[in-house]
Amino acid sequence: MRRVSLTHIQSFVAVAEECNVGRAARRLHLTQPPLTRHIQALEDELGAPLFERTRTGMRLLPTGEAFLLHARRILAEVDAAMLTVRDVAGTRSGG
Amino acid sequence: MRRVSLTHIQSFVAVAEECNVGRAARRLHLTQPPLTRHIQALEDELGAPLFERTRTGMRLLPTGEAFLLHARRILAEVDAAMLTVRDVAGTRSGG
DNA sequence: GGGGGCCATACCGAAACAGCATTGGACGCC
DNA sequence: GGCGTCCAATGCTGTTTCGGTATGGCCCCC
Repeated sequence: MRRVSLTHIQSFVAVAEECNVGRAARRLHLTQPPLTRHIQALEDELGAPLFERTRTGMRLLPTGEAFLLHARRILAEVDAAMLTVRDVAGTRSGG
Repeated sequence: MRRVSLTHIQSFVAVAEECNVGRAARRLHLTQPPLTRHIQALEDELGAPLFERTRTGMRLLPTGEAFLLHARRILAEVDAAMLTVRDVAGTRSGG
């Protein structure tokens, strides 16, 4: 079964954009440890590391760069799905 | 935060295709009650029902039809993301 | 009116999760 | 070379989430 979760993907995008787990955690209203574990779980599930751990934070590896493109599309598609449903529901119930 | 999960989406697609919670549950190697709750949670999160409950099972409402298109795309994108990462990782480590 | 199919609900034990506290590594400073 | 700092990683714990079992309500068929 699909063990990857949207939360993990969201966490990944935040870390990729911040290059720093702590900052990403604040952005997500989360603390650092669970966020570290999200990334670990994702890497574990994909069978490949996504980041290089540097002294100053996290840097995307080529695998991470590739995943980031898909990750953004997934999140965008989820948003679109929710908007579409609300739109259809509103159109029919609201007139 | 995003409360919709990939599990919910997967459950939705299965029920939509089977028009029957019990059969969808078997397909997902799950039992019927949690699957019923997945659908309920999804409908609750989206703020609109997705299925019409009939005597013989479940029938998609227009909202459900609209969501189904996005749902399939989301799952396909997740699959593509995993394949891409494995491909990039394999290319770099394997030669 | 007993039997079988359907989805929904109550309840419970197990697994997952977030947060706190702490560890461990790398660097800059004095 | 010891010390403070900044980072990610880990041990532990309380809580929440989640799936399974058992059951209920509804309708059709015989």
